[in-house]
Amino acid sequence: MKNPTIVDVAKHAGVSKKTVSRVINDESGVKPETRNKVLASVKALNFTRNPFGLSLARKRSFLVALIYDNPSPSFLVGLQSGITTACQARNLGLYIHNCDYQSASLVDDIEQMIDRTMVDGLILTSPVSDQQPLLRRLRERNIAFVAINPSDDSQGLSVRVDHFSAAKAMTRHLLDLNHQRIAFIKGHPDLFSSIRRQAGFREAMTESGITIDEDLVVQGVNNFESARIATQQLLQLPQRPTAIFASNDEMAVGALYELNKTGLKVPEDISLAGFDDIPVAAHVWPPLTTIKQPFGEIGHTAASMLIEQFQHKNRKNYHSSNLINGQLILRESTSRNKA
Amino acid sequence: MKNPTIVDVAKHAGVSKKTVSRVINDESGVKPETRNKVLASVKALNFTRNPFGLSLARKRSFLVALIYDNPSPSFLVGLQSGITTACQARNLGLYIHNCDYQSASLVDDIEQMIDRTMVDGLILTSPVSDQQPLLRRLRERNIAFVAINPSDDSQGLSVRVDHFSAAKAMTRHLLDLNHQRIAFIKGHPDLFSSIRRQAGFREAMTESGITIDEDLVVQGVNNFESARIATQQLLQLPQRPTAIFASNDEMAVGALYELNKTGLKVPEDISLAGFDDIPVAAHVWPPLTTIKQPFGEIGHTAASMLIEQFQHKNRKNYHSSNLINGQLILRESTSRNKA
DNA sequence: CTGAAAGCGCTTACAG
DNA sequence: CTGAAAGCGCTTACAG
Repeated sequence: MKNPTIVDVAKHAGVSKKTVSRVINDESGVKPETRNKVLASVKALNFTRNPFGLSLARKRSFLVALIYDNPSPSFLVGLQSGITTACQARNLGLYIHNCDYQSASLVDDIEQMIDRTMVDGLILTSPVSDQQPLLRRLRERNIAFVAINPSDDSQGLSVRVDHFSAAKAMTRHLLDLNHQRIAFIKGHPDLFSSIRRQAGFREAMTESGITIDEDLVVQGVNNFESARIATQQLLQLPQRPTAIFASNDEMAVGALYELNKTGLKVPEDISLAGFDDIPVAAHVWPPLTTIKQPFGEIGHTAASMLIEQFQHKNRKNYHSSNLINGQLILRESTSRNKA
Repeated sequence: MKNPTIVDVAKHAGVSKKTVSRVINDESGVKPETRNKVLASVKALNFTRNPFGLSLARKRSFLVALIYDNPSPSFLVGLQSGITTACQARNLGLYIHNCDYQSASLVDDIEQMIDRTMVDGLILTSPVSDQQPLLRRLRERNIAFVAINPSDDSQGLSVRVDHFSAAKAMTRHLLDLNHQRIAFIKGHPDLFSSIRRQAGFREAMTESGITIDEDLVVQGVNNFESARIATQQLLQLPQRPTAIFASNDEMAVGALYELNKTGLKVPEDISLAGFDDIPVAAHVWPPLTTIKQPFGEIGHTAASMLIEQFQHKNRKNYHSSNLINGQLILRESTSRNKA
């Protein structure tokens, strides 16, 4: 009843276990005849290679770890889906680890996880991907990793969305609709994406010759509640904005909620735009104009880069940065300003 | 530069490796003096136990696998969070596997995953937890698993939400608001939760002496789009319902969208209720009356039961079923029927 | 309370 | 093209 091992297969096929090893690893230089004999025995005994023996000998876990801290559900699920697709194609597994990026023991926490699993590589999401002490330590220990949306992509592997250009395109869209008093709800200050989106907004405004009214630029922290507060703040202004651009969809939904509550109509009274294209964006009323971030693609690209690196063992200062474009999605929450 | 092994620690401490093994495994019967010597060497060499050696000798991976097929993001993230909390407390890791529950090769797919990782146990989400050929095979191979929301909880480990009572409570809430023509949008027919929620709805209606108008019971498949279609269907009826109870929040949001589009006001023209309490439920306008499913608790309970079982090796026909209550959350999408 | 030997199931390095 | 030996880093079973 015990699982058959490579030795059982060897006996059954009348060869040495080294030959069995060669066959199951698809190494060249085995006589076709011998190979077939082994393959037949593998099938007959229903043999599957024990992963622990493999890992011990090869010093590899065949596992990729995804590290995150409290991301939005849609982002996480999209990411995981892209990653598992990339992993399953190469017979690698996905290990999940959530952490607290602000914790003083972040480095220890991650190192412990690594020591306990010996994962082949890490995928770090923002803002974990910005914790320099952690990145330093990983480089010291020569542990492969890819950073998603890091502030600094000058070293190692990274995948980023072009938040800047996308935010600029969205702002232009609002400008084209004759909006001038455009409010911007900023995202969480620790996120690279927040900084770049704001920069894109500012550049589009400036390029079109508008001096930004700083009262219209308010702080949020990427969640619903913060956007409600930010929106209340905007609505108390002596002169209301004609459009609001929120740094992510969850905040746009928060703004929409507050506008609804106040009795203002979107887009008739005020236009509203978000960023991310999470499912909700298309499900609220009116559906939101936003920027689509291809979460699945981000995950797939990150995983592929990472795997490419540790499979080929060329780790020495390998550097590669991948930029992915967001896409403007026009829905019904933005319209021409008639003022 | 190589990682120190148990042998290095043994040399450093002047003991045998077996003694080191005893100490790091917290076995009793080591002289305190010896123990301290070993502990000092562990610290001095910065030793961490290699997981592959451990796994090979113990024939355990110290990994729990979560198996799912396309769940709602909020559900998955909540579940993962509860599971990782339970796992991290016992130094276990979480492995992620998504699958296609309708695939003909589901059993092979899962078995391959098991053979490749030798996970200690599986957490199966609905409707994977209802695939009898898979469950049979897992029992045959004596692989520990816990089923979340299975239709049949007569064997093995399971965690279920009391969908029936919760749906009944929601229906009563609508009845108490003087609604009689209550529509029900059914969930995906393959899900146990859908069946039980519908049954709860029916029982509450019947108990209050109402004969259900079957035109008001329409099919959905748990997603936004299906609920839009179902709602259109309801609105074309000669006599409109005064309230709609959707089997989950995503469908309630779909209904809300369609009502908005038609120009009907919630709850003034029609009341609306959902089920799940995903974040969106509180973020749409008006915020939805719904049933809160404690996703984190479900994950935590499932993981704890599973771990309890395989840690104690008392696998023989162990049976335990855990029922978790949903909670009625009253928000602004339901109000008294004035007709 | 401690240790020497054998074993877990693979691969690596070498020999022929 | 194939195999015997040693090794990966632990634990189990046994002896003292």
